Amino acid sequence: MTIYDISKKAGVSIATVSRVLNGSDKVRPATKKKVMDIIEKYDYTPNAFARGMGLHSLKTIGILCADSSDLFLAKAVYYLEQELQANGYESILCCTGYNLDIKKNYVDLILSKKVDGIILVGSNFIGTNEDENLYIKDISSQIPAMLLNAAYDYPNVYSTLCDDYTAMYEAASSMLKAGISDILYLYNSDSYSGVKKRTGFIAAMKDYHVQDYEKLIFYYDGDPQRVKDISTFVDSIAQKVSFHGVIASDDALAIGAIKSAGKRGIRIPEDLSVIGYNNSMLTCCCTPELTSVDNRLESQTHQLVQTLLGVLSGEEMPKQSVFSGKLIKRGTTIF
Amino acid sequence: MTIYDISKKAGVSIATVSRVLNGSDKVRPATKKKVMDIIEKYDYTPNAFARGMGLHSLKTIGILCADSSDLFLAKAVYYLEQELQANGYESILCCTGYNLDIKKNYVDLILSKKVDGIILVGSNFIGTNEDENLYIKDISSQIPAMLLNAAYDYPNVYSTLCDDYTAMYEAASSMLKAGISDILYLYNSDSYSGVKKRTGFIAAMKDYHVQDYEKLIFYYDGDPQRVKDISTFVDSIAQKVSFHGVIASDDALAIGAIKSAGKRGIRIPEDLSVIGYNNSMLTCCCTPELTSVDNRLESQTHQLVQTLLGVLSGEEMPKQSVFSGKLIKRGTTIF
DNA sequence: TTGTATGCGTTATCAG
DNA sequence: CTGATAACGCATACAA
Repeated sequence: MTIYDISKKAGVSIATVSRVLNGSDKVRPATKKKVMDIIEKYDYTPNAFARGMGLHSLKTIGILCADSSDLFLAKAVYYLEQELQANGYESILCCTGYNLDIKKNYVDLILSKKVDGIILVGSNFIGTNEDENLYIKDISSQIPAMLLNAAYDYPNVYSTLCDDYTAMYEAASSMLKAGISDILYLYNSDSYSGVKKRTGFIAAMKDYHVQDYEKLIFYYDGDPQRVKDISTFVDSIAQKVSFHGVIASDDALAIGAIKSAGKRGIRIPEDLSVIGYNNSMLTCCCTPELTSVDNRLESQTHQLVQTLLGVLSGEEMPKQSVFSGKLIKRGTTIF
Repeated sequence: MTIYDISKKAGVSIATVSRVLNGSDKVRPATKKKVMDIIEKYDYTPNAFARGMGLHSLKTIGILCADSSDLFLAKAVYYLEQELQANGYESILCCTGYNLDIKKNYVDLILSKKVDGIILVGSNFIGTNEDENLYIKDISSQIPAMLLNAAYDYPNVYSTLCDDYTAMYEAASSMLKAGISDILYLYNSDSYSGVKKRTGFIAAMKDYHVQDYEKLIFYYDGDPQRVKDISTFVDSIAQKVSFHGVIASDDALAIGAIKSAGKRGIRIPEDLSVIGYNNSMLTCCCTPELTSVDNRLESQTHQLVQTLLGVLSGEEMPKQSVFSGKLIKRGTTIF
């Protein structure tokens, strides 16, 4: 079934069918109905390729993320897809892995699909040194590039993020105020937000004049989903240093610390306070339940899509939207 | 940059450029190099729409799932996307939600994008009564329909699944053999696999001549990710009936039961044994760690994609691939 | 091995 | 308001 078949059966020209299809108002109601009936009858849908060719767009957005099975990224992808869907856009998903070198290949690939915009989900798409981020310019020279949980200042690049620095500063402050200053800081990424979080933590430690806090900052290099490995990692740390608080850049890391403490007979929160990050469903799976920073993911994704839609329709939109994090207090903290 | 521009600059015809682009061997190496150089130089990529129009395909697969933020579905989507990517296919993701009525709309939408195949992720796409599944036939009349974790016998429909019936039968049997017969069965879906699991559980109860086992089968109607709500739900069950075992159709449900037991001062595994399903990362987040059935998701997704690729290249492929589940024993069981 | 000509199914620009 | 007709960019059968 093509537009020609429909036009023939309806006794009109293809131009008229096209107008009906695209909801043009310059078509007589009677003609419109006649065409619609035929379309319905034969269950006709326009060919997407041909349409894309004419319109230079197929209303699709490319979503890139490192690992769509990561709890945080999965939620982000879900929210984004839902909201795009609701606004008539399809989503092409592309999982790049954490290897940053090959990001560019994926970007080229997805650009060749003529998507209308690209969303980079997760701050690992923005590195600390500038030449890592050149590929962003490739994107933005063609279509809008949207960053979720990261920021990058460049034309046609829009950022939506949580103020991780302040959120982490406040998390650390609340622990320090409660009299805990030997705090183990666990992180697993030097991404944009990873750095912000760590910087926020360090700022608090400095402001409270904590000595030698650097010796309690540890980088976990393994699979972020393997709580068992994380727990073993914390075991080994605990053999070398002592601490009465744990702040982690991710809930899974925090839970690894909780598990480790459990093995070593350390009571939580009496002997050890723990704060995670992301406020994921994991926070309610452990015992006691995990205090965690909520980074307003749903608000972020909503804002991001609205900004993207605005940009695509030619409106002037904010280059950067920042949300505040919020510490959700649960059982792993006494304060 | 179009194929015309390239052909002009290379001093050949567009047909030759097209041949180089598509790796035809009927082109002289020298000519090929000449064209390639121009292509590289101008960073030319063929227009996806025009190409799709000629080929009637854009090497894209539609992935439909209820909720890509669900742990199980997220992992499935991730594995699928990775393997498709590795084989030169893009993935269009579409989250339908659990409302089955609107599935058809999503299917039509994704079909109109002229994908080469559709993967339905999760057994909730197959209902128990036949007329729920009619839309599958719409798909398979056009392109191959692949089911993950479900089965449906129809031409051009291929199923990959775990033998949930047997896996659940064996999980229940192992608990019964350990002398526990008052087993609470928690489930939250009447999907294809949901029914299989429950049937397997019931079969075991019958084989072991357990009385009144039906009174301990409970359906949880809430958000499957809200462990807190699940826990409250189990609290209310515990007020009405008593049980010394819990088997759940999903890890989150099992963890809700663990949390509930904790609140009520019940020791695990001494007073209560718990078995979950999916062997997700949640199993290592709770205390004690959760015994769970592994349904070989990675093997399933691999098999599914290989089958799909085979079908797309015209090979004869198995209509159904079944994997065995395996009980992974951890701290919530004594057997 | 290479080039020419045509088709693919739309959208959009003109006339009428 | 409606109808021809020209793009759109590529693949491919057919010729050379």
